[in-house]
Amino acid sequence: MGKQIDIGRVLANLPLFQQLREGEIANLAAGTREIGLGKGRILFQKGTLLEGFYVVVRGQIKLAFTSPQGNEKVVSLVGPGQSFGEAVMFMERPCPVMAQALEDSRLLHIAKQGIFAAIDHDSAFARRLLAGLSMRLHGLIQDVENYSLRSSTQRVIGFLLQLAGTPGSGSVIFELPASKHVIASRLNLTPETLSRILHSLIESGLITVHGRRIVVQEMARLSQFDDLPHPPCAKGG
Amino acid sequence: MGKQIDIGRVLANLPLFQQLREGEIANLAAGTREIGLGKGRILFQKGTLLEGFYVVVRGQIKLAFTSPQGNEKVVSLVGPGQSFGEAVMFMERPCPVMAQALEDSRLLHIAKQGIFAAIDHDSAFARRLLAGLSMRLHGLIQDVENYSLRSSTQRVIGFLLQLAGTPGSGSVIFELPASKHVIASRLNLTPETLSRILHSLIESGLITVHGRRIVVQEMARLSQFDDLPHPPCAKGG
DNA sequence: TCGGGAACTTGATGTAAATCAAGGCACGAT
DNA sequence: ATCGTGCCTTGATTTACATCAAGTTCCCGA
Repeated sequence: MGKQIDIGRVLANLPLFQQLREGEIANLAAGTREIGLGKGRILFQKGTLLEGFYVVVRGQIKLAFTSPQGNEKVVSLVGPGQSFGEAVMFMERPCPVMAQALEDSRLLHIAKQGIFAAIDHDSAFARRLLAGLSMRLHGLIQDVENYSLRSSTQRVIGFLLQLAGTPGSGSVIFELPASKHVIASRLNLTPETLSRILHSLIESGLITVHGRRIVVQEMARLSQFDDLPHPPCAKGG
Repeated sequence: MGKQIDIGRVLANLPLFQQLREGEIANLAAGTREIGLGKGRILFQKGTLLEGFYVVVRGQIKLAFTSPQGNEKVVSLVGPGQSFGEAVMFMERPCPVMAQALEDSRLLHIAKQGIFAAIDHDSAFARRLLAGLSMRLHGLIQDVENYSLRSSTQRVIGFLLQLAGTPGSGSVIFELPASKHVIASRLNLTPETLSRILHSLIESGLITVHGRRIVVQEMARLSQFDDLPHPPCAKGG
């Protein structure tokens, strides 16, 4: 079923390109190529120079780095409608991470030439790009905050609450966006630790788990869950 | 000696504003105010909405977040000529970190209005902003990489090598940009651990330390230093 | 229906770094 | 001199999480 994609239409529906004029969409589309990527295939390795950025149309892409010892750390999971690689494109430096398809995926590659032209013609577009990069930066800061001053349990809870979305209390059901192995890496945990934490949340009656399907019994209670046996006392700054 | 600052001149010398035309510099300067901040004073708390961004003229600013338990994590140390807060300004969301002066400091606050005007008039300026944010994003990714898959010793070595600058081998001398307490937090370590690591580097003859003054005896040897008693074996992905 | 393997769980053990607890040491005020 | 008061170091102990090592369960293909 190699359904042909209407590149212009897909581009026009991306939040980033919303208010762009037709001529500019066409211009972008001219520099855009479609990429199919089978599950497990690597799109680019760490160190690559990017001549544009990518939009996920279908499937899921994992961004990760690998340590000299061969361990792997997932930085980001990118799903349909989301994009990646903009920052690397603007920096004109080797990409700090690798990109790999977690499922059979379909991507668009948008050449930087068209993006720069759109920036020149439409300063509102430039602002949207700036806002987009800023949001991404904000997400990374949150990651740093999570890694450096939250416990593993708190990180898992935060992740679940984020997936659950609606901050209103009550019970919510949803699916993990990837295998537990990948989720664990994203949260800077080993699969074993993630398994144990989920187990303890289940035992506390806060959630139930069937495969990737999670039911949060009550958001409010989950967000207040505190694990620490010896709460360390605050120190004035 | 409250020497008055020529705001226009300072702005024109910032890398970010290099090729801006005089009229635009004047426009920016009109929306810019000067801020003096005594050592230890807090510029803004986490959660503040920023109506512009800041440039450090003199002194040093620490960006950090605090955990509910009162612990503090330094995200960034900002020195003369560097700026911060752009991303928060573009996002129009509460700032995720707090900002505090580590020394008596002098800052400029540049209103977003002027920045947006400059973006509208000069797409090259927009591109420079995009590149700047991209670089910052890159720095954060490096931080995440360091925190999540480097040991504490490797983080310290990486930090020292970065301060030492010139990748050419040989001996280099420099000063730590802040107290060891602050450096430790920036590297996600306790002061005790940093002290022990520096001690072990000294014992290995790789560096010498007198207060904040560091001498790296030989860059090459320091960068190769490996501490791990049981190097874990690689696992294929 | 069966078999094989990936994904996940569970338990025992190990360890890097944090925490707790005293000291040294410099430097400025009295 | 002397007394403090931060800043840093050093040592003993604890701990959260990783690692190692078996099991389960589930799923998919033959």
